[in-house]
Amino acid sequence: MNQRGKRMQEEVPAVLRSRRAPMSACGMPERLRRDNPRLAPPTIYRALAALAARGCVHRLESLNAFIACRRDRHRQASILSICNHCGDVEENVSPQLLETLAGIAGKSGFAPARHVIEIHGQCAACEPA
Amino acid sequence: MNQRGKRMQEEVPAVLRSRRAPMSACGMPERLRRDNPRLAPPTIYRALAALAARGCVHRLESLNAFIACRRDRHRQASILSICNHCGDVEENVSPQLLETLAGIAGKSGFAPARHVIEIHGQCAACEPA
DNA sequence: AACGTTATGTTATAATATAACACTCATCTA
DNA sequence: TAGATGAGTGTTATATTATAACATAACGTT
Repeated sequence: MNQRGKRMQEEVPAVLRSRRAPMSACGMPERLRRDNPRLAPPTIYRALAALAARGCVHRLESLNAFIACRRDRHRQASILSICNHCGDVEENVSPQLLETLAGIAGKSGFAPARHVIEIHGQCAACEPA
Repeated sequence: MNQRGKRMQEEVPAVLRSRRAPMSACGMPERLRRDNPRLAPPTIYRALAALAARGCVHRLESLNAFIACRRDRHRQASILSICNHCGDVEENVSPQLLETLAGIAGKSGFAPARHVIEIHGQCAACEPA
């Protein structure tokens, strides 16, 4: 990776952290174009892929969007709670739950490699009063 | 719903069942066009939305694709095990796991409404020999 | 049949994602 | 330093997934 790539991989998480709600890859360039007006999708997707591989960002499969990791960066799958109202995402980890899940899938001989666990609902702050 | 809609909602699951692997909504028209050569995406998406609401098909969020329900149709979230190799999907249900999950998310006051649980890996049939 | 309601068809376009190749730049070799 | 090499990045074009908006058709009611 060269200087430009390094900067992109610093700026992408910064942009993600600037909003509580997840952002789509295609929505990000607008905020990154200040420096590089011609920024194109592949640049973003490459930075996101590298960051995701290092656990610095997570992809929300059910939204086609991304967040910066809210915990210490980690490789273990998160449980992502997504508020339908404010868009905020909470991240939890539970090795035990992953084991249970592996047990359920494994009954038929299935060997898990990647877990996607996303919960849509309403966060405490948005709970009706 | 009228006659055309009824037929579409019968044909879509039939097409989905004709292949073991999930299909994208946009890949389906090719096989449905025999009857209606001008079939457009919104028609498919509407049929899929109605079928998904009744639990007859499931959307795989991490693949942007769909399968026909492999169990009796049900409203409870499935645990979907997706084989990276052959594409086949196994469906399991576990009310207990959903409760555990709700407990984890609920610690902060989050109220779950919809669960997405998908596991990518390798199925028994594709296990290296 | 005329009407209103609802569902469907159609066109166009938006949003998400990647393939393919050109270019840059650091590093190595001589 | 000049040139070769290779990894990573930029750029263009395009593929794929999804929906908005409105036209049309079907159906039940009177």
